[in-house]
Amino acid sequence: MLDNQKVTELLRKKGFKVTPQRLAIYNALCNTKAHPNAEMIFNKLQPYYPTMSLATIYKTVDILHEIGLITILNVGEDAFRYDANTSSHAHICCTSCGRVDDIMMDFNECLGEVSKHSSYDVHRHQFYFYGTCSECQAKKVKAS
Amino acid sequence: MLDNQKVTELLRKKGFKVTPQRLAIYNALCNTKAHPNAEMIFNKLQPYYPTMSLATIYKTVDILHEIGLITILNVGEDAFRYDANTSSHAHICCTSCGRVDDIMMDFNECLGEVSKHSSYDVHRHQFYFYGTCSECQAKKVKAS
DNA sequence: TTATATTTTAATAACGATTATTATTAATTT
DNA sequence: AAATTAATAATAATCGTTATTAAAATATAA
Repeated sequence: MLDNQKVTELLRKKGFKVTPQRLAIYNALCNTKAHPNAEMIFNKLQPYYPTMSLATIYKTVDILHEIGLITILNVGEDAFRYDANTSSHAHICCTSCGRVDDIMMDFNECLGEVSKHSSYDVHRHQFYFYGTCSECQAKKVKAS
Repeated sequence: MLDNQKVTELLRKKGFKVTPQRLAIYNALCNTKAHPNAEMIFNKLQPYYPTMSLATIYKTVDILHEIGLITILNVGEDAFRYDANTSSHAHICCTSCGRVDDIMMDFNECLGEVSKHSSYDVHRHQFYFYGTCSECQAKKVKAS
């Protein structure tokens, strides 16, 4: 969640040029909790950058991921989702409506366990939970 | 990890027909720890079922998943992987060689935490770890 | 056991997310 | 401000997966 100035510095430091599109894509990710995929980002920016193509989205999220500004999520859909919140947290997906939410909780104990149970040098982790969100739970009660 | 007789029973009970292809695909998954994707399964069975097509693999793993015999993994590659071990366990992927291993450990504490931190009704979860496997660690030491 | 109804298979085409290509345009450097 | 270099946008290509359909195999019942 850096401001444009910091992002500009970081891009330059890593040898990438700074463009309005790149800042816009990063900002779009900062200003949502919906964990959008490429198409969602595209649709959101379309009114402001009508000439921008999906390929630019893909290339940009690639770069943002490479320089550690975003996380790539893989909840089991056909498309990837992107998250500007790179702090250690898990995600939970509603199997009914498809929304993806954050779970802010500490997984340090889990991580310690993993080191004990494997000979890997662990760099990164990704926790996904699947269930029914409260809204969809309410809908089901109403329907029955 | 059921034997063919049990699988046959289960398929029939769920309204699916039993075919040699289905049993072969399930057995192939039972007899490996490599968490293969569709193409790997296809290549493995090719010598024994030379006329079988990839579409059959996809349709079959879909059915096997539907009746709860296998788990679908999504480690961030372009293809899905499949696992006949449906017991609660995590997976760890080597970012260097791409192999995927099991981590047999208990995540019940984690799951309890999640219920506390979210209003979801949690059904299912999937934990992925990423790092360097011991073989690739050794290679790196040698190379340096 | 055999015929029949129904599903599955296999081959092919279609689909859709992502990536590659390339001419044009824009950002950086001097 | 010009030159250099990289990024954008448009398009086509790629590839995993899904849909379609005729032919083959399975299950059911006589």
